[in-house]
Amino acid sequence: MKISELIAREIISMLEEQDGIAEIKRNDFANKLGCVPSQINYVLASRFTPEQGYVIESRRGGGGYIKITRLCRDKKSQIMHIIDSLGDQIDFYSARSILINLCYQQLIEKKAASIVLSAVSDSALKGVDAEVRDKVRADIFKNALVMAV
Amino acid sequence: MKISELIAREIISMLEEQDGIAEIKRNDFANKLGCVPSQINYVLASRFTPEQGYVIESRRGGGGYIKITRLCRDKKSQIMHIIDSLGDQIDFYSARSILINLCYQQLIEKKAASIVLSAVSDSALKGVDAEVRDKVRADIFKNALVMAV
DNA sequence: AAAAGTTTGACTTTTTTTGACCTTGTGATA
DNA sequence: TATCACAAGGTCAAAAAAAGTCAAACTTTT
Repeated sequence: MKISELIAREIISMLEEQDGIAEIKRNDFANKLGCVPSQINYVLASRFTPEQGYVIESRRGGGGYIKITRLCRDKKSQIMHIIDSLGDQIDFYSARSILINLCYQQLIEKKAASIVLSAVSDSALKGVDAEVRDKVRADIFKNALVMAV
Repeated sequence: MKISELIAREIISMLEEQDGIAEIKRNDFANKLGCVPSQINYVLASRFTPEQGYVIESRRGGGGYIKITRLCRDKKSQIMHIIDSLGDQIDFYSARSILINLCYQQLIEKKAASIVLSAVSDSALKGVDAEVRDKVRADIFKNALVMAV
């Protein structure tokens, strides 16, 4: 098997294990897979491009790293899918965990998530009768989420 | 973990604990974190710059120190001022015009504004009794705005 | 055989770490 | 008061730690 193929597979399996984010130390990784470090760059440049749905970030120097992130395009439709799957009421903690997940999957930004979160917090909804609070929260949540993508 | 990263975190946690002011003795601090003293200067120079909103003061000699102060970002304080000036209820159109203004002054981003706007829209608040709707809207608005900076 | 894709390694650039030497306060002492 | 020692912190450049670039040499495909 081609070494470049092996590198690519290894990265992909890391991405799968870690929700679309893989971070490597170039030299160590090259060493582990038995290739020269620059080969990692070749593989990233040829198979992990933005067109193919990946983003690469890196830093040099002490403590340096290469981080590969897989983005799912069609974010909007994924969000819509989540919104559709929501019931007509939701409690704060569920809303929060959905947002955390969306951030983690990089479907929305942290800042957007925190705006939405604070909009559906109990302190924002303190004026709403307890019996309907989770219903109102669901409405706000869905409305805000659509804009948050 | 990189030692420089550790130093930065330690400083930040001190700032958090002490309302934006951290004072250290360079040698002791370096010693505690296991690095050479000049590394502290490196970290301060590279990550606690005035552009990032920090001020560094220091003195040499006996009883010397380094004091790191985080300036409160004026964006944040301007927004806080606006929030403070708000009453306990607000209608949709007033909220919208405030958001438009904030965008105009570049105090918040368009996207953040649109998330907040949709969270306080009538369609998000359709489940709230009409008599308290503007009150609830004000609560949500204030909460969300804080995060929108 | 030409074109396309891989592999390698020498050289570059960036970031962090370390250490030798410099400057400035403080306090004691002649 | 002038001076000296010591206690801090400051500076700067060299060394080290990573990652990036690029072109030459190979391999595979067409």
